[in-house]
Amino acid sequence: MGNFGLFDRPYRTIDPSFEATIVNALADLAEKQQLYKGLRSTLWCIHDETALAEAEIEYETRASPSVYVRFTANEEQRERILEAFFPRHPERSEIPSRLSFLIWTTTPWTLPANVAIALRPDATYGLYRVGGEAVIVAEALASEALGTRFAEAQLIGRAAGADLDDLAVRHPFMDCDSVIVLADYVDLETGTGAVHTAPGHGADDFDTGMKYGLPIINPVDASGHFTAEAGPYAGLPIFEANAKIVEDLEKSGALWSVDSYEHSYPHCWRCHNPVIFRATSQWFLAMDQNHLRQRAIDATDAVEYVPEWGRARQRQMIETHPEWCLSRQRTWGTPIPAVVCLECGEAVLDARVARLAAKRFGEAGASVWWSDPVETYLPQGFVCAECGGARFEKEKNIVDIWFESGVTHLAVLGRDGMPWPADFILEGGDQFRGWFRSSLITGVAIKGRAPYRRVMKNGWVNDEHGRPMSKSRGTGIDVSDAIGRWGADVLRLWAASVEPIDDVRFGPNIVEQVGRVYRNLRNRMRFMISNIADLAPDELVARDAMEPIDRLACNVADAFVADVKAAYDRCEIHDAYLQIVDFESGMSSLYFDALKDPLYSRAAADPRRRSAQSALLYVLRRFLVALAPVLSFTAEEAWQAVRTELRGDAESVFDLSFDLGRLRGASESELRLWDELRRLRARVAAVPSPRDFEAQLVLELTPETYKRLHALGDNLREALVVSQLRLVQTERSQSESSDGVVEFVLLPADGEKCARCWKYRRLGADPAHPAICEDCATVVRALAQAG
RNA sequence: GGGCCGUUAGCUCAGCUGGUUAGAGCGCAUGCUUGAUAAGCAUGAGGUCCCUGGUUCGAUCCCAGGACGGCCCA
Repeated sequence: MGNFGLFDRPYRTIDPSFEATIVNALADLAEKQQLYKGLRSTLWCIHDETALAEAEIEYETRASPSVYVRFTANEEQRERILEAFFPRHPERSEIPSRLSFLIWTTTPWTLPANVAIALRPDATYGLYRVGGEAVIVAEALASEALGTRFAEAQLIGRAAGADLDDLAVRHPFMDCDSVIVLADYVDLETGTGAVHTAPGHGADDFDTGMKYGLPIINPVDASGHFTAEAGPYAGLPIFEANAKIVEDLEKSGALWSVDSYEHSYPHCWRCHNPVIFRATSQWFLAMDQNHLRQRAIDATDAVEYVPEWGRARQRQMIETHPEWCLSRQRTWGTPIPAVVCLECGEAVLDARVARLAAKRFGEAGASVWWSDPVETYLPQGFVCAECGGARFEKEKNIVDIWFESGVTHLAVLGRDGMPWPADFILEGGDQFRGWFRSSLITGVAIKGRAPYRRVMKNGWVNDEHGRPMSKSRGTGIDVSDAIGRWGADVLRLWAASVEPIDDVRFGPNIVEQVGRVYRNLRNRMRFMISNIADLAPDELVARDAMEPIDRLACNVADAFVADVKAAYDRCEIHDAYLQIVDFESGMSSLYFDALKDPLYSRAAADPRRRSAQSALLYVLRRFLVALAPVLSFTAEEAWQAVRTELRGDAESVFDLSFDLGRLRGASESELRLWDELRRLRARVAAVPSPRDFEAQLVLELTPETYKRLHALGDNLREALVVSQLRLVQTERSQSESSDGVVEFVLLPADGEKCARCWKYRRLGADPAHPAICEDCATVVRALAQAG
């Protein structure tokens, strides 16, 4: 594709030096008290006895029991509930004494871990009398939840979920209360609107548990058996316990109804067994310790975002970043060098231990962690801070891969002549949550600032219809195939021709369209290169000595390069592309056309011709400099086609600099003049007859315009491609939008068509050459003499 | 369902703080050129500026709602 890079020195997270960096970063964080061990809800496969990542889950249809269960209030709880429902009517004697919240679950085995019931704050809950008891469910779900008994149910009270916060009922079989809490995620699609909440067994439940400070009960071991904490069910495999629990609920009268339910349920992608949520002990990066979160948000101020709204997006991603769980239960990865005290069971992630590990990993690779004795990593006299114990075992966790990639800046920058922070980071928009974020957090936590100065987000490449590329639809195109088919530079040009910040479309028709633009650009380069083929360095005309239009072209090229450079600096590649296309079409239709006559008909060494050639060389250099970042191969090929003596020190096109300091640039009035000439040229060329050299042109101009155009001398006639040009000054006022041209007349040219230069002139001044004009005769005579 | 982004000629895209006959390149049609020639020059046809309301003397541009598409979440 034509990228510069240290391709023989890639960085890899499995290199020992990189592994050492990862572990050293952990040591840095440990020193800053930024790490702690805590509980977290993880997806767990009880068959493989391992935690799973979100990506390792496959959803399959599974039949589960669907049970509605009463959570009944005791006397005191009942009073408080009734107060909430009937704050102004203390008369409650008619309300049945048995009062329950009804919950729905498809995982009865999680009931031993229940500690709460979550309600939706903005939902309305109804208190129903059903037979001799009272039950509470969301009004919107009453029909579904009460089932066959809905017909006999009588609504006797209403309350908003928000008003029921902080109440409690009794657990149906464990000796504890289940408290009423509020959660926005409670939906009114299924169930009862009163959600059984077991923080040890669900992600939402866990978050609610953390929010309300609920106990996180996890009575299930790694192999899916209940622990002693589950009371009567201790030792039972959880899925087998479902039936027993339902049976017991029935016996105790807590069961409202039971059914079977088919639903999509997460399964382990490897063994295809159903997975569970299980609260496990993990290492965390504390997001608010040392105000890390706020410091990371503030650190975005020092970063430039392309597009600018990326900043807000990034800040939002930090604001909503949960505590960062750094540990994973795998063996393939970089170990977290934590040890566990054999006396008190305390897990310790100590910076001194981590430093020893980093040193060892850097020498021997991180896999030695699994085989080395624990003593290898214990500093002299290391004891447990909790109990003073001196015997330890290694923990067997690895570090989250997002942490590994998130410390890449520490592993590859700030060494070997590479700067830290990076100038630039470019990724797809999904990385605001990924690499942009992980790098920012580690950068701020460890080095106090963002590890990059500028972030650019690019869009996705879709097919020609704007849909994601898909193998099954056959719309996927492999990059290397595309390069083989259209060429790397056409692809590079395509990338500039679209707005790469947004999602873009890609396909044969679009690429071939760009291919035509590519050929245009290539032809223009070829024109310039071929027309300076006979130019020698000692014949170069200095800028100030050039003819007016040549000087003007150079200045316009300067302005062009400055604009393109500015666009590149802003990372606006597409803007650069637009300027390139505009510049080349202007150069071609105005300037190149104008130069044909002097280039082709003048004597080789004629000053007019050498001036034009010198300007062409200058414009070419400017053009190639601007083009090289996009059309890298073609620009280099073009530069190599320029004769060596003219290339000077710049062996490669990439040796040419933008050289902004030495640009002379064009003034506003010069740029206006250039545009004025383009428009005038188009007007003249649009007249069907007489046209080009068949014509002589009379321009009646306002004094200001006359002054401006007259200064161009014969260059103006060249630019308008006529045989004769007469400028007339007039005091008459001009009509609207005519650029100071009051009268515009094309007449048949004087004289006859010169066979050599095609201009209409007086012919035959030299009797030896009757068909050509005097200027041409002079050239021909000189050639004859030389020949 | 939430957050963010996008929707302007057949295609790829410009349109600065609201007032332009809404532009360019490519494609298409037509004319010219034949000394950039599988090239060059010129002209022309193509647009309900996603939809609906609102603010305004006036909206592609501002506001609200909606449709469609995308990313990240739930």
